[in-house]
Amino acid sequence: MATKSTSKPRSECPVSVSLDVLGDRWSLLIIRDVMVSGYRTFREFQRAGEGIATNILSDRLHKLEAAGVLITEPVEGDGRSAHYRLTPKGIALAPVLLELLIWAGHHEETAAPESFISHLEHNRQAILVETYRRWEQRDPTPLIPPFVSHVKSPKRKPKR
Amino acid sequence: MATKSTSKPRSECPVSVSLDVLGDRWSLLIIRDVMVSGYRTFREFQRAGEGIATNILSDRLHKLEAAGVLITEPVEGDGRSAHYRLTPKGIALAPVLLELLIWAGHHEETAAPESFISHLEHNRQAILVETYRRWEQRDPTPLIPPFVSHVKSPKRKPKR
DNA sequence: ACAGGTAGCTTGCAAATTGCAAGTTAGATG
DNA sequence: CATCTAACTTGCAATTTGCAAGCTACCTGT
Repeated sequence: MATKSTSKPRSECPVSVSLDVLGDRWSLLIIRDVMVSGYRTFREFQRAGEGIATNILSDRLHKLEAAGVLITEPVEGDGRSAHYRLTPKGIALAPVLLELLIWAGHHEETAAPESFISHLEHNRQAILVETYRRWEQRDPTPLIPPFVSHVKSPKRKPKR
Repeated sequence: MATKSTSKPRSECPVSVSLDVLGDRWSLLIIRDVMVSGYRTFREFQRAGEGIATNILSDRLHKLEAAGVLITEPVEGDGRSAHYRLTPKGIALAPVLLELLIWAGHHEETAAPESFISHLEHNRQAILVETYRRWEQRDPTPLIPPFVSHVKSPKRKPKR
């Protein structure tokens, strides 16, 4: 069932290798959710994200786990659920995500106010340190307010 | 024919918006080629890359152009050819690419020697300044030796 | 000016991937 | 024990991809 990132790399260029793992529309969003928003469960990823289908979410979680970016930890007290957590390799993606955030903040129309982007830009190191601290201490407090003013609303069924 | 990045964004989160534009296996490789290796023409992207199909390359170039990351400039003296060049928005992706490079260099098996990755890591600012200078002055000298020890060899036909 | 070559695309089509809805399974909960 | 919930699978139609073949300007050599 695995498709991407399971097969051999296209080349050995670091950028290319990165994209073999992260080069799709969902993987980095999942990493953003777990890193920045403190999400840890399948449900949280599914609900609070941009509407990822469950099969794709399942597939990506497995691939990211296979890639060594995430690990699964059983939740004590509820055998159904599991918590996804970034590995050291995963948390090391923080600078990538931060630069992507800054780039889009400046060059695309987003929900992030310019002032906030500037703040990030001028405090890169502090933001990264705090991100790392939260990861280390398993502190799930959202680092950044979620900019999830969805364009495509969650489409909850009318409940009848 | 346009598919990705043409339609409306999934959400207004900056990361999500970035991925609407860059979230596939080819776009950032093209940007890497033009930014780091100094490639400018369709042929160069096609040959020196990881074996992108011409239809996909054509599609991505158009999309990146539509997204305001690249522009096309006619080549004087050869009406067939065109040069692709990064826009200011495009060159602003340099930090993202650099962080991706550093991440993969540390956490994935790549062709980049660890010593070189360390060098990049400790000289981020200088690298970015030089990248920007090359862009501004249209200096096509490769900034970084290409790590293109292809896994999948170029497959040139036997010429018969 | 005519016969190649070359750059940059399109087109056709099979194969892979995605998105959506509808299950399914193991473990809580009342 | 009936129901609920979390996390998946499965089926399937609709996209998207990869590959090989064109195709069309535009040079270039003679």
